[in-house]
Amino acid sequence: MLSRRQEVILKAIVEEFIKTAEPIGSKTLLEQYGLNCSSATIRNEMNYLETEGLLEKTHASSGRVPSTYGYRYYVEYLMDSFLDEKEKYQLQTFFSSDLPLENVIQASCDILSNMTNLTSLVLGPDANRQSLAHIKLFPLSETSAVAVIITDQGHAENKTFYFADRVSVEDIQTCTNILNDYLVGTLINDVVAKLNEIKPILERSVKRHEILFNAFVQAFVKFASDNVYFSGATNMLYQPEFSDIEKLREIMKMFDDSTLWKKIGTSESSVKVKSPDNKGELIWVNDVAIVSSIFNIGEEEGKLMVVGPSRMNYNKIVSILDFATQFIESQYKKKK
Amino acid sequence: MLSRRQEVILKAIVEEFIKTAEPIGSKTLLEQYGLNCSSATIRNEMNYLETEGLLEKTHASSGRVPSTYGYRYYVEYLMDSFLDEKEKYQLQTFFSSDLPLENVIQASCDILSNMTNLTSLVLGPDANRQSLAHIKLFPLSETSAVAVIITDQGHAENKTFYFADRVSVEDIQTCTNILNDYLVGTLINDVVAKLNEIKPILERSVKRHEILFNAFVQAFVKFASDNVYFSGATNMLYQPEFSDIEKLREIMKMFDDSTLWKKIGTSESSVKVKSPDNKGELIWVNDVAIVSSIFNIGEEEGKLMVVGPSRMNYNKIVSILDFATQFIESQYKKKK
DNA sequence: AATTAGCACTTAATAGTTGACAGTGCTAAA
DNA sequence: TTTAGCACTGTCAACTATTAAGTGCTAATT
Repeated sequence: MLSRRQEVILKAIVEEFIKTAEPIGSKTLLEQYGLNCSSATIRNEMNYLETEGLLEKTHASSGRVPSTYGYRYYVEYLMDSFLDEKEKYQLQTFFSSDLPLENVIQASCDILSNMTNLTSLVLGPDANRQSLAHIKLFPLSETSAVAVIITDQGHAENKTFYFADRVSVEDIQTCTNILNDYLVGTLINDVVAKLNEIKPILERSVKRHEILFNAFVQAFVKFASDNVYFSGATNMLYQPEFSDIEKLREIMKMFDDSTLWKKIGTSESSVKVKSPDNKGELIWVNDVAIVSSIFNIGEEEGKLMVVGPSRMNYNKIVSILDFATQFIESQYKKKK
Repeated sequence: MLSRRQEVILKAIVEEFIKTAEPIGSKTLLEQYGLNCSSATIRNEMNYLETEGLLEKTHASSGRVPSTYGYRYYVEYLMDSFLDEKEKYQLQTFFSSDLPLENVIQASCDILSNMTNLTSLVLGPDANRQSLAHIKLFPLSETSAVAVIITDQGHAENKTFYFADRVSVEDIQTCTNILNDYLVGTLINDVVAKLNEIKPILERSVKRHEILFNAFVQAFVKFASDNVYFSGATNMLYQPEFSDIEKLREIMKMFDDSTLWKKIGTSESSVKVKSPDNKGELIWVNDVAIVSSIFNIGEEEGKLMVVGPSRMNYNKIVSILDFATQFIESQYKKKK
């Protein structure tokens, strides 16, 4: 258990380090924060905090830096989680409510990375958990057609395809009917399998069945594909802790690997902590910290994340993230 | 006018520098390339090439590095523009022909950045030069609908929208009819203006006209939006000349500015040269070189570009780029 | 008993020094 | 015209002081 003064010192060190990215010494701490004791006392307390694993030294005679555990303690017990009025105002102007729903999520992600000067990303909503509501197919010319695939959640995906020779309007109509009869209500995940099942039926009734068939498979694969959106990756170039090019390469490799982000939060290998309001989650992996928050729209859920150096303004980021997820959810309810 | 030997030396320096990224001295040149003269002669020739502005020194007693003008001379007169068999084989396997047309261009871009280990990007085809062929609008639920917008080139864009209250199927049908009557054949560029013209007509016939109206405006804006696709931006992290973080920031800023890439090639401020086969174009801007090649599909044109350090393997890149543009064009013709 | 002043000690970062080395330009000889 | 030879130049890496920031400990103070 920490004493009041120890907590004040820890809080000051974390916040000062978040600002400056430099190790903090007893003297600067005394000057910046009006603690009514001497630097020697602070040194003693710092020493204690270090034995408790909350602080670290970069070398024997350097100032202190918060350890991951120190950040964790800070987030759990010490952080004030309120935005000041100026920041609240900024949030409200950024999140104006006339964004089209399809873009709300990506736009939120963009705003997030802009406001934090960090990288943010959004996972899902996972299209695989939706089911098929309609397939519409209509001729474009004598040798081409557009298919529009719509899910029960109202997402739409379209795909143009081209036939080597003419295709009749009736053929397309027959095909649409067959597909709708057999596939409506199927989970997107299972559509490709089911498509294979009804292949013989298509074969009987439709002339250019294999072209149509392949086009549909492709369209559904596109639907199910990655679903990870990044914003502000280059902000990492401006973080002093990532000024080493080797470190940057590592981080960009992380960004490139979309499977990594899907796994994050599911494995228990990393230090993890719930944010104070119990909505978000904080994870430290290698040298980055990830703040994440889940949003629900309809049956589906998605995850908004902010990635940055361990030294990041948790307070501010958790609040903004919270605002963003609430915004997404509210927009969804409104439009629905 | 350069002598034969001077050209051989220049060619050797450019190619050696492309390989090693190090300044080349007279001695290494003699060892690597079997020139039947002494290092002193080479030094004399190098000196001459420097006075002609084809070579540069990084400092008074360093080896030589090609200048921009040197690269230019190399590309214009000295470069052999053929790929070896291995590279040709690699190209053919990468560009397998069963890519769906919509993805052909982006996929080509990805392959390009993979093969070159550089950044590649594609501009256009410029949707604004297409005209509207159909608008299809169908109800999704009682309070939502999908609009599908199709151009004469067969591109499709879809947009879901939501009404605050119920909307009848007839209303949607009427709206579709009006829009088709007035807008079919209009250039995408002009659609928004024309949409404003027919606003009064919509107003008379359709109940929720302003929601429909806004949704369409948004859909068309999306159509006309950026249209720049990047691939392999992080490859820049592995170029030795960009190991300086300040340089990297500069380059990433360039990448972020999509308007810049649209302008490139149109301004005459930068050093520019046609590639030997007269298809592509080479531009040097700041510390990057840009190789670009235009492809035509139907009435439209697009531009494929590869971006890298000045020291890049022009020979290889020009050939690959050439292959890629031809591939895109052939795929288009085939599907059409 | 807790706090603090004072001091010896540690380490990183900076600047200067040195020698090796890679490369040039020039001169004089072939 | 070419080349051997040599003096000269700038970079790089290793080494050495020097300084500045910060600690831990001890003894004095409250």
